[in-house]
Amino acid sequence: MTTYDRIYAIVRQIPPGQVATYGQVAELAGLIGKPRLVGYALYRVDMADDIPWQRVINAKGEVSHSVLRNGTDYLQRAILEEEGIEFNAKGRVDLKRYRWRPSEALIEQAMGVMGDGGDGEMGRWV
DNA sequence: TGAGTGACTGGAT
DNA sequence: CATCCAGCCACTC
Repeated sequence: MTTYDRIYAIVRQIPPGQVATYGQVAELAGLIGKPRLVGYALYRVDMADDIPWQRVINAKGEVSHSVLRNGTDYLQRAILEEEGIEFNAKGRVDLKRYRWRPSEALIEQAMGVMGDGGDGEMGRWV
């Protein structure tokens, strides 16, 4: 079980029509404070894999652009719109409306990975 | 093997 | 709001 495996496992659980932020995925993968790793992991993922990489966007609610992505950033927005997610005039999505709400079971599992006793702070994403 | 780099974030300004 | 900055760590020469 590698760091990337955990990241991919989380991303695969994001349902269609919803999005998660890099930081959110990082937390659930037991990588609090290391969202950059999520971005790096997604950069390496292949289009052919069954990983919904398009559902991961940055904390500002916009798709992160980079020349390294060779145009897949625009494709990402197109796919999300296909799933019913709306972008405003500034190219952002309303996170309050589309942000993925992980199940409690998943959160507890993440807590376990972190070796935490569980502080019951469930309200963070609600 | 060590320095550079990046699909990022949160807090300060 | 928008910017700037330091922290983070796997990966690549």
